[in-house]
Amino acid sequence: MSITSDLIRGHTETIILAYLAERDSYGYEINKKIQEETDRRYELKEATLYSAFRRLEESGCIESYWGNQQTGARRRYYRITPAGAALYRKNLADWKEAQSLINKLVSTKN
Amino acid sequence: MSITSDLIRGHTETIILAYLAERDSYGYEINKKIQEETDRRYELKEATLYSAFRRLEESGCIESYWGNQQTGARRRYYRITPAGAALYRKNLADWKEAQSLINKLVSTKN
DNA sequence: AAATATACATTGACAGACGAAGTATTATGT
DNA sequence: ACATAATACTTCGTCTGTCAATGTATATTT
Repeated sequence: MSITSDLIRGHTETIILAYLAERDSYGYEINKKIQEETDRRYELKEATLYSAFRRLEESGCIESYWGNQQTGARRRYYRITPAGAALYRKNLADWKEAQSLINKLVSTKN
Repeated sequence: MSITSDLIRGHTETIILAYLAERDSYGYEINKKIQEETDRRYELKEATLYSAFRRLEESGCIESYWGNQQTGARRRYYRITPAGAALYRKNLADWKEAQSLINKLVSTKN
């Protein structure tokens, strides 16, 4: 993995919300998708992923339910709530602003 | 301040190095410049700033010396070392990659 | 004389990320 | 048949960067 945790820090929840904005999903699947989409350059650690789920559920941004698959390990699915959708939009806007600020600050000024 | 610490986290050292790549400077000045440049939307907290200085000095990325001003409070100036310049370039490259990865991950996929 | 600005330093607490370890079930290769 | 890998979730403890709070000292402004 090339991208460090401090650079991704604070984006975990937004990444999860982005997936759930598309469709209900579960931890293992979301993590696989992230790895695919970044060509393995990034993956969420399980502890990070599941603790983010807990935070988001406690704050009412997502809800969970057990999947009823006949085969395979059991899955806990998550769905995004209106509050979660609002947080997602806010985080996206914050990220846009942060990006432009950081770009300004880390570049040399001459 | 509109930008949260978790989004800026991990960039503090790079921001400092960017200033020192231009010219030797000291904590108070760097922080003022950051505030100006971001129209007060962001400032480093003093504890954050000075602990970043300490980290950077311990790892040999910057060196410090006391300024010899006749008047005003004493200033501890910092200069960037070759190791610091190398770290700066690496951090910039990492940030570029992180930016594109995060943009991919936080956007909806349809 | 008091308040504000300049300038640096230390302490302790907090929150998010993560390593490590564990539990269970199903699929695959030999 | 058996071992290994893959799927899937959970909990615990640790680490690190940020920050609030507080303190020191000097110079300038009101």
